Amino acid sequence: MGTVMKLTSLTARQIRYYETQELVKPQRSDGNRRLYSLNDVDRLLEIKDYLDEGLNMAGIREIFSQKQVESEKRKEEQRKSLTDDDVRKILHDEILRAGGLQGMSSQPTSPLQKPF
DNA sequence: CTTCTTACA
DNA sequence: TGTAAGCA
Repeated sequence: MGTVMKLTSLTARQIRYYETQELVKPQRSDGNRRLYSLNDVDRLLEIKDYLDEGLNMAGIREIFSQKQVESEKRKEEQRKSLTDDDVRKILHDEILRAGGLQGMSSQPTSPLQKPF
């Protein structure tokens, strides 16, 4: 806990208050003590920045919705990676085809070529 | 000694 | 938001 306070430069009161506002959800362990993960600390730092910018509970919900947007974008990126894989295979096939049709045999490289 | 909860200011 | 009391 003290570690989180130092890492975030927030008071225990603030950290607990943000927890009641559902901004962070640390897991509990022995004796009902808060166990903060890296993600929780990162979110607290983000909250602090928003607070310094003047935002209150408004910016708080902004972050909550922002995470939903990120998760939605992840799905789009997954679709993109699949199409990229297809494009990659197509280009690969085209390169093989071009090289095969043009049997590059004994043609000494021009003297102007530099090692690269 | 540190953290947690509740509650008052 | 700070702080005090009482418990773990």
